[in-house]
Amino acid sequence: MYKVLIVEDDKTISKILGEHLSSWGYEVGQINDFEHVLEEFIAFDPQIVLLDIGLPYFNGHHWCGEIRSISKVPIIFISSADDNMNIVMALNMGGDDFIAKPFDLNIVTAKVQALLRRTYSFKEQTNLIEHRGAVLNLNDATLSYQNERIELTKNEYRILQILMSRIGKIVSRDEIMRALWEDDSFVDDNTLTVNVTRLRKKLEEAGISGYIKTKKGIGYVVEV
Amino acid sequence: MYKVLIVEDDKTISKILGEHLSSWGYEVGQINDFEHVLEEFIAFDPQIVLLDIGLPYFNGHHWCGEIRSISKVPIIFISSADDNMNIVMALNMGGDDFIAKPFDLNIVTAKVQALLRRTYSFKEQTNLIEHRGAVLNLNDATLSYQNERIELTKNEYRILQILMSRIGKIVSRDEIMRALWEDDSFVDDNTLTVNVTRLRKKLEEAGISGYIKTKKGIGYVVEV
DNA sequence: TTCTGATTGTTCGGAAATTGTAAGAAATGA
DNA sequence: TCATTTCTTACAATTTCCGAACAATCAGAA
Repeated sequence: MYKVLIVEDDKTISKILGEHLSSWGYEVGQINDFEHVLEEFIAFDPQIVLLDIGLPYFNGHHWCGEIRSISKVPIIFISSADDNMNIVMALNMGGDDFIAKPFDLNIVTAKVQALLRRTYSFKEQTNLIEHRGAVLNLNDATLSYQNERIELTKNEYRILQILMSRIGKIVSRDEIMRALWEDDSFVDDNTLTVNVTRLRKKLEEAGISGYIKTKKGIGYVVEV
Repeated sequence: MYKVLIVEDDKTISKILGEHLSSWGYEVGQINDFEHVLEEFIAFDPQIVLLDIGLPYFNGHHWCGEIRSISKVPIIFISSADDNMNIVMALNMGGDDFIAKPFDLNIVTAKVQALLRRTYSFKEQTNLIEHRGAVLNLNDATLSYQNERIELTKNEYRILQILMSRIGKIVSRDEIMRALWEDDSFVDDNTLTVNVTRLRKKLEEAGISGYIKTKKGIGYVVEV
């Protein structure tokens, strides 16, 4: 369960916000002493902070700087002045997002969710297309099948990439040719055939048989 | 240098956005074929996506789903209808943020920056990148391996830094060249090769063999 | 400034992987 | 069956990358 710290001196707003986020399953913390926000932040140790800009003693920008000096916790600014200048400044100070008062509670929740997701659950950046046990790695242009790694050349990769990003849809030879040899319009029509043959051979050798189907007169397809 | 993919069919908006982000040092990609956005996404391999909701053929929500099925790349929705319902839906679909048209370019930049920071740089602030026993120290540009310190020159360091901060991901020679010789556009293509050779030699001498792999025609990669 | 060593860029020959071509064979469907 | 399309195979061309040697550049010391 994620902990949300609300740094807002208007009791009414703070209460409504807190109750709403609680009802969505978050553990909510509020600030009691606006002279010592940083200490309460450390004590509560939240996964995300909602930080009002207009506060007693010190403003939100100040506390953003303080928090950033010790933590990378996501911070969403809340402000009644939603002029562009203000937004840009908040973001440049290390804030992650900005919400203007009066706000829609659903938007607050959605923003909190989105930012938590981005910060904590989107850990690794793996770009993969999986289909029928074959996994195309878009990061390093390789194909994996049953713990076996198949190295692909540039053309092989591009052809497979097109077909696998449109599983079940027929892609015309023409379209693939345009994608591979866009400007160089003097390549033989058969060149594509040969490249497909080479790709198929690698797939067969790896144990993936009949993966790329020919639809005569229409194009190629990787069936669902 | 981060790559931003703009998925926007209004040429005027797309152009203005693109130019503005370029001037901020981002590499900008645009969509040509709105029927096959996913393929162009894969080909461009951006670090962040700006995705308009109203598009020909399929809407932005559709492509958000498609992209999310293969990637965790940060996505900022752009829409002309900025009703709350729309915002909540976009965020719940896996989007990270939402910008309403007409937008202030400074806000777009600030949001892009904030999201990139949240996604990529907060994770790299350790000042050390470790992989397969090799530790790259970002503070003093040295590499350590089994209690041995390997001194790197500026170019060697920058190449290794790019590759090690994207473990398992192919980086094109082009991209590395732009990172090293951005303005000085007259450096020979082979200069990179020679620099890689020199770096590899140092790695080999230190006992780290086969660290940087060549993917012919695509780029270099440090395998996972 | 001039010297010196380290670093970086260029040139050139060459190797190897990749890709394109050609020609005949096979498959497909009307 | 027959025309058309696609496949196969071997070979040639091209692309892409490598690395040695040399030249230029840069930075610090004398």
